[in-house]
Amino acid sequence: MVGESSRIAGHDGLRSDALRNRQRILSAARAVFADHGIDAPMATVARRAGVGVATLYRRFPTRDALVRAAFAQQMDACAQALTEALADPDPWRGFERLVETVCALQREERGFPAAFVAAFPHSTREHARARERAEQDFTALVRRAQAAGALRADFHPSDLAVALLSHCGLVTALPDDRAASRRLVAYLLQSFRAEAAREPLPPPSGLSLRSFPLAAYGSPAPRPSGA
Amino acid sequence: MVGESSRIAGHDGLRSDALRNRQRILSAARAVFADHGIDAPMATVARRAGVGVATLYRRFPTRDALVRAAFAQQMDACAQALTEALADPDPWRGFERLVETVCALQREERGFPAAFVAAFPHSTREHARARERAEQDFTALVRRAQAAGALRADFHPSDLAVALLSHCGLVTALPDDRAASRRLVAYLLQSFRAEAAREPLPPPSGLSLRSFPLAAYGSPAPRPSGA
DNA sequence: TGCCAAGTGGACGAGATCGTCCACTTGAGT
DNA sequence: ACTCAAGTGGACGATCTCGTCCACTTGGCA
Repeated sequence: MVGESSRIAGHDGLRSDALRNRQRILSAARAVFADHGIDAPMATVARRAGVGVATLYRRFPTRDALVRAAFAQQMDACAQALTEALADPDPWRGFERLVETVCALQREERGFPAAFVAAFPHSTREHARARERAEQDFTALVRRAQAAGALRADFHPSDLAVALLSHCGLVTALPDDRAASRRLVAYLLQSFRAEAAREPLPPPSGLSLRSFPLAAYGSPAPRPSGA
Repeated sequence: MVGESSRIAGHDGLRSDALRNRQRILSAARAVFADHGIDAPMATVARRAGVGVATLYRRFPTRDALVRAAFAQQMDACAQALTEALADPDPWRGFERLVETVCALQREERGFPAAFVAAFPHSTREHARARERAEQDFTALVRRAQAAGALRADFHPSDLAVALLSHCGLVTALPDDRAASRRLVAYLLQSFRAEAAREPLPPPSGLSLRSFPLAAYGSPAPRPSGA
């Protein structure tokens, strides 16, 4: 009852100065992760944010929590891209745009690819549900594009994971080479078209999209602690 | 004059017991790098090889030297694949086999992809020459396949780097998923075929193959120290 | 067999990173 | 203005990794 007013005002139950620090930390984390990789010392992030390490650890108890929060925006954008893809009246264009949008996100935010491939073992219950929904939606997108005769019939939903992970690897190895990234996306999309199916493919990967961070789909920004 | 006989017998000027240890270290390194990544502590490699750290450091003064030596076989196999590709009477089959062979190497030896993408800043003069030759040979392979009408005309030699790096990223993220790797290779190769060229591609990457570890091409196995 | 250069292993000091603890400061409600 | 729970910073001990040093062992030639 006491102090509830401030609780709903901010982002969480945080005091205004704490909330400000939280933002500075996230911004610093993105910068540091981009420059020195996702394994950069926590103290570096704290220094860059102009806060003490204690503040950093209080807000984000583990590195995973920090990484997740730092790139929550990008994750959400991926999720939104999927929604928009399904909404597109042209099945192929929807499919194509999904791949292009997610790859563009990976290409433009330097630290994001590492966060994208990182396995998040301690995912929330909400994340599990979100993943399932993402998987279903993507499968629907695939079926629709195949029914329209645009996407090759032997395309398997797990091929999305193959495409996104390989693209992730490319932009991780060459963070500055946008041309390479665009080139790969173009090759992959052309080979996904129905007309490109001249030869049979080897069997698809058993990889479930569920194990995938496309994940954050529709989920709220993760809580600072506990998550 | 003295002791020269033993010098030519072994691998380097090493005593027989030292040579044996060298092999055990390399074997241990491959195992450890496969299990714990290429950044695993040097002491772990030493323990697994059953030698002291001093022995490890004496033989391989830097981590780079160890990594390089541990995967020299794979590097050489890549180089040999290029030679064989050029020797193949069927230009397309030569091209296809090169990509498939290199990707298979990345897929089968778990630590190799990390070594493959790792930049080797202190490369030898021989390596520089070897790279140049690899670049020329590969360009020749591309031109030949294009002249035969099998490889699409807008394929750029740097696209090989794009393909290999993205595949590297995929197998790094999913070391156990051979199906995914094969699937990507199949998609890429199909999209490289001349018949797949229905839409123009974005401009190629400026990436030179020279900056690439395909590199080891024709070079002798790197010396334990000095290199 | 004896010699000794080559080889060996493990202890060790330096340096980095982690995550906690605690005395101090501050925002915001009254 | 006063109060105090919420928030803060940086010191600190624990842990890890690195690469060197040195006293001891051993392979191979004479």
